[in-house]
Amino acid sequence: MSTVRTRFAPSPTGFMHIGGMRTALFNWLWARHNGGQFILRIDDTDQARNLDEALGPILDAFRWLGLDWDEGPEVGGDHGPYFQSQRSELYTAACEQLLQEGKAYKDYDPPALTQQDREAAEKEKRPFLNIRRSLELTDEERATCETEERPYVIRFLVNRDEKVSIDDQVRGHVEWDCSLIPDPVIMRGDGTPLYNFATVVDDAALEITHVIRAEEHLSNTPVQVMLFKALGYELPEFAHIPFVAAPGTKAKLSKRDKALEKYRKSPQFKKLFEIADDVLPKLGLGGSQSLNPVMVSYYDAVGFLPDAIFNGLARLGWSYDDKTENMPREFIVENFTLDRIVKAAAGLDPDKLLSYQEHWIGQLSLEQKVEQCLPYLQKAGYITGEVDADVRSKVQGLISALGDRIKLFSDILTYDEYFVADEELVYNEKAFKKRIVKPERAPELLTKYRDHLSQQEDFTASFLEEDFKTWLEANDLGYGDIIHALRVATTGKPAGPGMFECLELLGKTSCVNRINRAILQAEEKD
RNA sequence: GGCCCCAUCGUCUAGUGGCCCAGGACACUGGAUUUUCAGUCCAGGUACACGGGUUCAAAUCCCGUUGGGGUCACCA
Repeated sequence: MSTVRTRFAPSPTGFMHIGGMRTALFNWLWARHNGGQFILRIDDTDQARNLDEALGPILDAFRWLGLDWDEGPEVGGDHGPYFQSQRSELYTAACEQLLQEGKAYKDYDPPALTQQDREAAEKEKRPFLNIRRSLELTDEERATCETEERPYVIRFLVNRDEKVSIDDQVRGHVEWDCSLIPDPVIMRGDGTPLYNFATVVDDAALEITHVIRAEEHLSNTPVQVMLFKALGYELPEFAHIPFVAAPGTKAKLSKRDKALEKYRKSPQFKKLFEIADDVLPKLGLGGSQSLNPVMVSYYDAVGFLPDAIFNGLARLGWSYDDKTENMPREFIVENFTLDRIVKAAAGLDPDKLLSYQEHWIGQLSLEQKVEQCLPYLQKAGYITGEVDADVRSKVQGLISALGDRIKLFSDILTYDEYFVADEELVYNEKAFKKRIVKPERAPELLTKYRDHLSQQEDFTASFLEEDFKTWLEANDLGYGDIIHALRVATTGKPAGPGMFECLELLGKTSCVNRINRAILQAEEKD
């Protein structure tokens, strides 16, 4: 019994698709569950111009999510190289073998002619099959082609009398009739292999035992199975998992611009785009145009926890039982099996992702949250210079007061009022009108409380609250008479942590300054 | 259009012939708590696509219909 070996084979495109990440995750999980190996192979037959630039973000995404690979770029391995562009001899050799055994042939038909055949078939409403003219060539004609160096491609010769089938680990028995399958090109004239061929050669050479991939590859499978057999390779197990669909749809989540525009407006997806547009510019990044929720790096940038995405992705098309939702990664590894993969496509659900995030961020200690929030404050310029003990304790106080109001680490950026100078505080217009301009007594009461506040020595939340109560009583007032005006005056916003925690965080000077500003501004508006 | 796949609440799912007039989670609605917001607690609604079989018994098995999706390259 050989050990389980799975692989994920990204093309270096410059970014990691969240749906692709889910496929990678399932491969990783199956390998880890069985104590096997997870391999990263780079499908770069397309010859990416700048490989480092195109591959970097993909590897970063794997590292961020915590998916380590046993063989592949950077780590090497016994079955290398792990870049298809460096494995040409293998493909050439395999192709030569097929050619010699008469299982593949050189097709001298120019592309235009094949295209014509295809169109003719379509017109006559019959399935297209290659006419195989090049197989009919006499020895002489063939010799002429050779000497003239006529361009050709190498096609696999499909046995049209055959049926191929697999017993898919997710889908069960699936069968195809080969009499309907055109002869696939396996090598271009220039000797570069095509995907279906290279994958088979590589999967065999890398001794992959389980090919776990998205179901859109199901239609590639018969060709690959034929190639496996023709080359005398042992067939791996296949598991075609459902693809990740766009929120609220059954259609594959796409990275194309046109689709992205639609997602931006979709009620389910909108929220994530808005987060990007709100947060990213503050960090000096270009909003959802540069980082969008189809990319893994979006979730990193915006302050999701890898554990939350890991959990959410794992639950997309897989479940442990009828009630367990929040699962730590060790638990998932331990319990992940292919037979519990769902067959139907699953839409990515931003709300659910957010709820996993809420759960996992809730598991963090205050110190951990501070650690994760600080970089956001620095990048946004709210904290400049070194993070000394004072700054750290201020941020810690804020985050503690904020409690579970911080869902994404970048949420800390909405509380800029604790970092801007008093004279730069922006008042929420609506709230200012409603709480300070409109209520007749607001300016008067604010003035009165300010005078009271400015005499306080103890500026802790607990003291301020007690003191506030006595002050209210002495003046025959209720909470509602002033507290909203006070909140808007000091923080500029209608909502936030407890009032007295806010006051403590701001400190006496700021509170007094800000109340003064608010009173002045209210008079102007009168 | 051909081939292939899929079909349970709005969404993710549990369910492998009786435990299901269908369970959980998210979202939603109402209420309670609170100085605001967030949260928390309680309550609530909503689903087996349809039609035929098989069976004492079907969300579960079979057939068909409908619907959705994937794929049909010298892309990966």
